[in-house]
Amino acid sequence: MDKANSLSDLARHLGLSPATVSRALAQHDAIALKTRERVAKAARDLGYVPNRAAQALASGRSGFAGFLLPMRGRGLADPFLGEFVSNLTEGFAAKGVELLLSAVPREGSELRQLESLVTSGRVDGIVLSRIEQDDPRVALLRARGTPFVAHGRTGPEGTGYSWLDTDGRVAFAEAFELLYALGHRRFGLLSIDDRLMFRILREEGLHRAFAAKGDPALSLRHASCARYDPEGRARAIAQLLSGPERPTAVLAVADGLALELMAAAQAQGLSIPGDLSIIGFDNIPAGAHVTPGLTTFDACIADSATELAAMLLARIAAPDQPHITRLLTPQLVLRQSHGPAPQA
Amino acid sequence: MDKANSLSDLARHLGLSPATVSRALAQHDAIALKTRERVAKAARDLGYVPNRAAQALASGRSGFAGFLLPMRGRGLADPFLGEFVSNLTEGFAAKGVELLLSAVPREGSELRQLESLVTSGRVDGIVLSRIEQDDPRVALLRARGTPFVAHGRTGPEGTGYSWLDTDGRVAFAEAFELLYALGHRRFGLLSIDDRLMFRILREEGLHRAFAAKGDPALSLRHASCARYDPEGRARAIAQLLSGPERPTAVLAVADGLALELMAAAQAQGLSIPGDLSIIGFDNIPAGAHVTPGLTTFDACIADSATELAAMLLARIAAPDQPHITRLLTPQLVLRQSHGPAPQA
DNA sequence: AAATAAATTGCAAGCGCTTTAATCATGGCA
DNA sequence: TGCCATGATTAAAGCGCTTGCAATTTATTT
Repeated sequence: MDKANSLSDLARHLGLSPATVSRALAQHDAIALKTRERVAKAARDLGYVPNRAAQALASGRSGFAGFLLPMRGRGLADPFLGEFVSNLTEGFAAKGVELLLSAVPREGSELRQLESLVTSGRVDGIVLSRIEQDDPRVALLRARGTPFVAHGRTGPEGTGYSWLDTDGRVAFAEAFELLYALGHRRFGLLSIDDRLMFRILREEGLHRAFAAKGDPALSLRHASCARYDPEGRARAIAQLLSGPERPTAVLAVADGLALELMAAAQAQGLSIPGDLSIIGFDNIPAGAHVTPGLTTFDACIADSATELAAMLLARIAAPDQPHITRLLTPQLVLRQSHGPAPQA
Repeated sequence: MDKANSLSDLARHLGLSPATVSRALAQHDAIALKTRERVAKAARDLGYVPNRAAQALASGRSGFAGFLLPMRGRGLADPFLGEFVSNLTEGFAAKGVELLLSAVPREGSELRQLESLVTSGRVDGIVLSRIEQDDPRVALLRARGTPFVAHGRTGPEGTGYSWLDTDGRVAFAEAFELLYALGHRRFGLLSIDDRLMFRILREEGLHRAFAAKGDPALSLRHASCARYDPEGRARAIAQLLSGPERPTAVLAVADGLALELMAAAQAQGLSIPGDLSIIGFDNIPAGAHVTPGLTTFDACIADSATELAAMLLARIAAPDQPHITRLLTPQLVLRQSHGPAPQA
């Protein structure tokens, strides 16, 4: 059994023209079904695998979707990223598109790397995550007309591009209402210190719900830290837990922060949820395995990734269609880290 | 300022031929230095970025090195993988080669995926990790003549391909000697249950050192589990810790196992290292943060990745050079999880 | 049966780059 | 001045595939 290394090898073997074979393999319906099957079988038998570079050059499509993989902080070890990337991959694979993970070593080079990725034709489209307020990456891709979808928004509105987000505002408002109903009046907010839009929206949700109560007994202590700074995080947590007037309920904008807070609180002898209620966001696996289980919101990472892949494929196929935006409502995952406010 | 979207645009702008411009950009020394500089400047000014598909098709080089990203188990969340991939990326980036991370959804499809990756020309070479005994991926790539390097060996010898490994045999022998000298006689081995070569070699190191003593007082309890099976792991650990004759010192073939063992032992009231000494392997970050700190071996993941990248680049550039093999000796990281054997 | 429409397949150009072999300048030397 | 070595540049042929359009075959209609 000889091998077919190129389309024309295969075409010669079949007594067809390369054009027909190319169309047959692409399931063009101008080609008779019988022919398509014949070609598919021959391709399999002769171990023919199309040359992707040639396909890309001829068609103008690379068959890759790009994702910038942040290497700072916990890098790939981020449980969020792992699940996200897995599901993106599967979402694309169904359509024969592969995910090109482009590792971003230092944060500074990200924009240039993104530009090179698209202008060099290595990818047909981009999935952006961890969107910041007025994210320059969004601006760049919009200006270039490159198909892309964003996991998150650059602002509360977010028009002019396709995005999918989980509604952190309603989630944090819901969390506040729950804790308020349980008698809590001294609230804490544990957050990060950058332009990430998700934390801005979550904070906003809390602030609005808080303000809407108009309850003079309410107080809010806000502590935040830089994204990749363990010491800053420890300081913020210490500040949150200090003094007799410390909060009885804390919302953390991410589960990672919530878990650290929980550990620190327990280390200084506080009982959870007896002395302190904690609610996080994301529903990372570790939150289910600590004691008490972390009450949090499920960010539907897997579904989001699947959906984003489909959205990007749609944009690549039809770039002129109107933009799609999807706002998912995160579900509260009730576990044991929250409870009634302690008696004064 | 107009933009140059293709080589010939750029060439026309410069009054040069495409051939010259191509060579100039590639720093061919047949091109006068002055011309090279002139071309580089024009390319920068006109925002020219070469089309990678065209380069790949013409040169037969994709500019990508491939790495199969296992999505099973902890997937990307594996701390080992994260560091490994980061350093691979950087190692390649210096030479203008990018790392193509090809996500492997289910384990069964890995071989086919690997074959498609190389025959489709998407990658110029492959980095293989988690090598198993008689690994079929190694066989496949050798048969195809594709440049690749392996992180690990298919057997103690490992000839016919380039590999880099850390010497688990000497490490585990060293760990045994250390614990023996501390008075331990009842040993335990916590391992996994598959064909991964590294665990086979580490076990072998222990077994040999153990046998070499010829000490009738010595005993060894071996417990193992499947790779991605939390319950099996729990069972293996329970078995290791059961009964009055349980080991006083356990070697775990990976830090992850060691940490779980430590947690389980502490949960059942054992003091570490008072009642039980534990030594792991890999030196993952978490091992430094538990109490007591985990004594382990440093697997030099970062250095290995950097070195492997260089090795692969060398193979791609000169496939006919003799194979390189490197055996690193892991350094013992002394922390607090080991100590003298408890008094009978 | 002829004419027309529909279903298939093939021709040929070209995607943007690299590379071999050839051409063109330039200066050194007799 | 003429010839050759050396250095610098270019012409042209692909790399393996896709795709617009033309050509061919087959089915349908009158």
